[in-house]
Order: sequence, then C-alpha cells, then structure tokens
Amino acid sequence: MALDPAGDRAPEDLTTRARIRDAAIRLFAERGIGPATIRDIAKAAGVSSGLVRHHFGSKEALRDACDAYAMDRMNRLWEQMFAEGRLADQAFMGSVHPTAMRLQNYLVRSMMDGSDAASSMFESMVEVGEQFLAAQKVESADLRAYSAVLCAMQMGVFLMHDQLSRVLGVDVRTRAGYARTSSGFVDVFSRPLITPEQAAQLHAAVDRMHVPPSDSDAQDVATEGAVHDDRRDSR
Amino acid sequence: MALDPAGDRAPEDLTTRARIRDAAIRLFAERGIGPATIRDIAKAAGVSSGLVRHHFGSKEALRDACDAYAMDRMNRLWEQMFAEGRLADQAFMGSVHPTAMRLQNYLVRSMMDGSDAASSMFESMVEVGEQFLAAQKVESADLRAYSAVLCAMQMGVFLMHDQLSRVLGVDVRTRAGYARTSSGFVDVFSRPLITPEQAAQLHAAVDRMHVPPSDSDAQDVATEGAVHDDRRDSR
DNA sequence: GTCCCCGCTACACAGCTGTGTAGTAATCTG
DNA sequence: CAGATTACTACACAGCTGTGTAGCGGGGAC
Repeated sequence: MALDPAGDRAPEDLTTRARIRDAAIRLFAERGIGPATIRDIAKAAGVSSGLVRHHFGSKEALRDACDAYAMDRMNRLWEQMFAEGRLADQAFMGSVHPTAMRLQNYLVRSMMDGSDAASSMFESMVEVGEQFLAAQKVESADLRAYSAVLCAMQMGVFLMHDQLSRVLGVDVRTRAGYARTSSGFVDVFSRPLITPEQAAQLHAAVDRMHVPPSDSDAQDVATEGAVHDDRRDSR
Repeated sequence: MALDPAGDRAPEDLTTRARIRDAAIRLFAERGIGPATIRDIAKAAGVSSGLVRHHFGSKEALRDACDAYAMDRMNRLWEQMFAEGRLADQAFMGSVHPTAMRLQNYLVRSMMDGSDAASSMFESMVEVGEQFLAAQKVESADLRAYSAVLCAMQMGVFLMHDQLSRVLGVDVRTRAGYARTSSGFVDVFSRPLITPEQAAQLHAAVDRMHVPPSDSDAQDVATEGAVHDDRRDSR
C-alpha cells in the first residue's frame, strides 16, 4: 500500500478502471461534480456508461474513489518532494508537475463541492500550516485563522484558473502559464502589502466588528434602490 | 414554504421579480449555477416555476440579470465606500456587510462557473490591482501576474467558505466568522512569509521552468503504480 | 471439453431538468 | 363600464440524469 520496494511500479495503468478514474478526475475538476455526468465520463474513457457503474457502483462511490486516489497520490508526491528532498531535482519536479496540477485541481474542486474526504484534507493542511507558522515564530492573534485563510487563498488560484488564463493571456495549465502564476505567488508571499500601522488599524477595526453598534444585521442595505427591479419586459 | 425562520429579512416591499432574483443569487452562490434548479429558486422565492421564466425568459437570462444586478450593486457599494469615503463609517460598513457578502459570494461563484460578465469584472479587478501595485512602486518582474494571483487568492476565501467555517468552528458568513477571516487576511498581507533570498531562489527556479530539461511534459509520472487500480469488487 | 467468472455492452426505467402552452386572476387604460 | 395588458399558475413535453437488469464474449479452472 505504501512504499512498496519492488514490483510496485507496474506500467499497467492501462487498466480500464484506471482510465475511467482518470477521466472522472479530469471532468469532475473541469465542470464540477454535479454537471459532470457519468455518460460523459464513460465517453471520455472510451467505455460504456454501464461499465462505470460496474467498476465503481455509483457516482458517489466513483467520487470517493477519485478522492482516495488523488489524496493518496498527492501524499506520495509530497513525501517524495519534502521527505525525500527531491524538491531541487529539476527533472523530477518537471515530470511531476502535470500530474500534481491535475490532482490538485481535482481535490480543490472536490473540496469546494463538499467532499468529506477532501474537506478533512483541507483541515490537515490548515493544521500543518498552523504548525509551520508557529515554528516560524510568527506572532498573530489568531494563528489558525491565519493558516486557514492562507490555505483558502491558495485554493483560489486553482479554482480560478480559467479566469487567470484569460487575464494572463496564457493557459495556466501549461508550463509557461504555471510559471507566471508561480511568479505571482512568490511576489505575494515575499513582501508585505500593508504597513504595520495599517495592519494595527485594520485589526482594531476587526475587533470593533465583534460588537456591532446596533442590531443592524437585520436592516439590510440591499433593499434600497435597485436598478433592475422594475423592468417590466422579460424577453 | 418560506425558509426564513424569524422574519430574517426581505419583507413584502420587494417586487416579486426582485425576490426571485435574490433567491437565484442565493441558490446560485450556494450550489453553483448548474445544480441550482429553476424550480428550487421558484420555491425559495415562494412563486411558481413558470413565473421565473415569465420574468426572466430562461435560466441563462436569469443568470445574466443576476450578474448585472450584483455587479451594479457592488459597484455602487464600492463607490460609497471608497469615493464617498464611508469606509470609516462603522454603522454603514456594518449594515453593508451582509449584502456585500452575498453579492461577492455570488459574483465569485458566477465567475468560476464561466460567466462572461463576471469574468470581465475579474479582469478589471486585476487591472485596478495592477495600477495600485504600480502606484505603490512595488517592484516585480511580472506585475500583472502578481495582481492576478492576488485577486484569485481573494476569490478563494469566498469560494472555500464552507471549509473555512468547518476549520474555524464558526460560520464565516456571520459577523464573528467574518471577523476571523478578516484577521487572517490582514495577517497574510501585513508580513512576508518568505525571505528575499528564498524569493530569489524561487524566482530562479520558476525561470528555469520555462525551458524544461527534456520534453517530459508527455512523460507523465501519474502512470506509475497506483494503489486503487486493481481492486476487483465494485460494490 | 464444460463451466463459470469477469469485463463489458445495450437497453429500460423513473425522476428531474429546462422549456413551452393554455388558462385564470388582477390591474391598468380608455 | 369594456378591453387589454400584465402577473401568475397548472400542466405537458422532450431530453438528460443516475440507476437497474439482462445478456454477450473470452479466458482460466476443473
């Protein structure tokens, strides 16, 4: 199951079952869990729709299998990258990139669409991040919120890849596109965007928010003049 | 059939058309455009499903109307907040918060699900951000990528609000939850997470990525031993 | 050989989807 | 008042959805 020394590296991933799973991961990530249909997944894998059910039982079970596979695969990759120190291995990182990209895309999407498995993965990411921040002696009033927001923000880059591609003029799933987003990533994390004074001000404002001046939560500003309300024609 | 428990909001001074639109914005944001059905939207608005069509013509047109409304509304709010300088107005900000939250949630979701209108909004956000960064004299090799990633990351916090709520133990759509994510936000932007040396290293690694050592893009590491491939039973 | 399991396909079924149509009640216009 | 337009509902329809069932072909076990 884990770290099998010999014979584990079988190139027989041509298994129909694996092809279906891969197609499902791709389509789930591309369209979301709901809109991706079993028939389309079967078509993408080049099999009949009945076979999907034969192998996985149901759409929900197929999704669970995709979750389990993607999580296991990503954990392995992380292990290789960090524990085995292959982060500097350029050839390895290059060859790993498309896979990691696909898996991350799927996991993030699955997370957002409410998968229990992927959600627990998010939780552990937040915990790892929190420990990292603590080890870095980062001082924050709410380290968990810090880590959680950090994780959620990273997810955003995967979720918005269509829009990022549009804005950057290059498909972010290609190597060149990925390089640009990575560059942006490094920029974001390498320098502060607001001064300590601004941060203190904002923190104070956030604290004040806990006790609202009145019960204005019920009064909703949205009900005031809306431009598109009183159009009469519908087509 | 009204869902609102204790006269939460939206009294009857709202046009039926507006009630439908609000319900659509809520359900679209909650479930995504695809899975949110016209019948459910109608039920949430307390009308027949035919009336939704009568007022908006089609699901796509309904979505366009939601896009237009939400964008216009958000633009107004931003105008009030920034141009009219009501950012410091605590009562205003407090009353505006739930509305802005809902609209942002919808717009981000609509963006991710491929709305042209909302996508162009993302583009203008990126441009505003880029100009802001330029005005701040931020030095970056790729200011646009910087701004784009920044925007995408902010979207992530909205997209992952379910997971954030889980991890933080508080609904982030409430005032208390919003305060915690805001705190995390400030933390993220107020201090650098990586040193200039690390940043330089990473930038170098990213540059190297542009010219891969071999055509390993075709060779995919994902094809090596996968754990869940050879299970035979499916149910 | 025969048997039987397993990968796999074809087809049927109920439920839900967006959409279309017909008709009724309410409101406005003259 | 009548006449028309609008707000709104009920219902029908084709298409797609996930799921269920029956059956086919081939390869290993006996």
